[in-house]
Amino acid sequence: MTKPRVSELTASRLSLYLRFLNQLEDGETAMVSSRAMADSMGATSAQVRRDLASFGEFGVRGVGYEVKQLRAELERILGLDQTLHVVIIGAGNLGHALADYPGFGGGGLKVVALFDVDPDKVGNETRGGIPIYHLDDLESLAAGKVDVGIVSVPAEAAQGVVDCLVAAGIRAVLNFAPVRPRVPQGFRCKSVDLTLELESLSFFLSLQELTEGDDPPLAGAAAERSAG
Amino acid sequence: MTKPRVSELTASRLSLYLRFLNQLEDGETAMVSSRAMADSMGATSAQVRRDLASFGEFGVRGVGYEVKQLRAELERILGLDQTLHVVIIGAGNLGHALADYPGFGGGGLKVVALFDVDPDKVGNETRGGIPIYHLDDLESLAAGKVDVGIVSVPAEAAQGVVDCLVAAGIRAVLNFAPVRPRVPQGFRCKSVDLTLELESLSFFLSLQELTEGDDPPLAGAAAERSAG
DNA sequence: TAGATTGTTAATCGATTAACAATC
DNA sequence: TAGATTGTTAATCGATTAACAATC
Repeated sequence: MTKPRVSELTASRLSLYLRFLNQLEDGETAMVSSRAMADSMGATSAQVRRDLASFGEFGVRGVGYEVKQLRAELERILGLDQTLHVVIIGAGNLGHALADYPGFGGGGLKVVALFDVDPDKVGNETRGGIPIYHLDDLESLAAGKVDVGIVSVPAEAAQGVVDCLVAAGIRAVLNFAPVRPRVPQGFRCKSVDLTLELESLSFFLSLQELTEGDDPPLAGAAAERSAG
Repeated sequence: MTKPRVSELTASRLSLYLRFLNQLEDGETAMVSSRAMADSMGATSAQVRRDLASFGEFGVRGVGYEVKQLRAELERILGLDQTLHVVIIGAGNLGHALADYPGFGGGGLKVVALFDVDPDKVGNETRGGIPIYHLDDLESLAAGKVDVGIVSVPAEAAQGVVDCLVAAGIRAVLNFAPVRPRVPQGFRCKSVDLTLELESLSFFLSLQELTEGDDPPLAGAAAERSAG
């Protein structure tokens, strides 16, 4: 029916709009303008209107958007009106941290289980009471019941784990290992690459050093160490 | 001297090129072509050449790039030839997980301390032996000695913590709280927003449901639940 | 020379924004 | 009606890619 050819960037912004509306709801604001939404996150009002308009006509010309209604529309568009069931593969530090991450409670996301191959971990549960199963049981336990898999295993194991998730019919994967796993057509694997993020910051710091050069308002720590 | 007007996307790809070269080094490959690098990560060879060429002429026409040399150049460009000192604010689950994250050891990144405000945590150390100090001592302990701050505190506390980091002269911040903190000009705050990432996956799953409609090769879990 | 591959220019593509008619 | 704000078109901007002269 609708043909939503929408970029990943747009999708992220939709989440941010929703987040803004949720904060607003407390304050009992009835209507909101594209400008108000834009200002709250440093975008242009045209971008907000265009993002929203690609899914329908949610506003009233000359007036704005009704907060409650727009909130409901965004939740529907993002699929947050249904609770997503999440499994986490890898019950290490990161896996435990993610399992008990408070941010996941809201917004229709529920971590239902962790999986690992370490016999010492299997059979236990997280502090939050989420059970830890053996990876071998993923397919039988998860088939048809799980929407998202989170991969928090070492880089070497990541592709194998992703293959398991695919085999279990889990079409959306969030990967924390510093690799780009391959997934078949129709599946989605988004990588959150912490090493990459830090290297990107490192790059930013190098640029600063070069750019500042003559008149550093705040001397870089690394620069000071090598000079000192 | 050089005027590196380079997008964030380019910077990320530079890290991926370096990662590929590091894997290669094991195999004793002497030369590498832009095509080989591109294929390894699903990019075009033109993009690889353009990315590299914006920093200098590292290749030899008709031949390719010398692996060892290109690796050194990329490390220099990314600033990974210097060890970056990292502090983590927030010694919760996520903070501990990041502190002991093995991926950070390589590539010139070193977590030197955690900070928290919880008296039960301050004075202890992580399993990996990294000390936990009180946030009040950040400025005196860190000034001039720290390059990157990682924020792993609840959303409400994030802006305050970022302000502390800025006050301590730490110009690069990696934020894990689901907010967009403000930083002054010349500072950089990159946010890794786990809630946003999951909502983006949720959006992908909704799209799938709509798109497939008639002939689902693998029925969605959420769809099955609401149908069943 | 023939074959290969770079660095770079010009063309293409996609995303953002300015501007405005439509509408309350 | 006058003022405001949407939805959308056209212009702009930036990033990617195709193509090719330069070079080994």
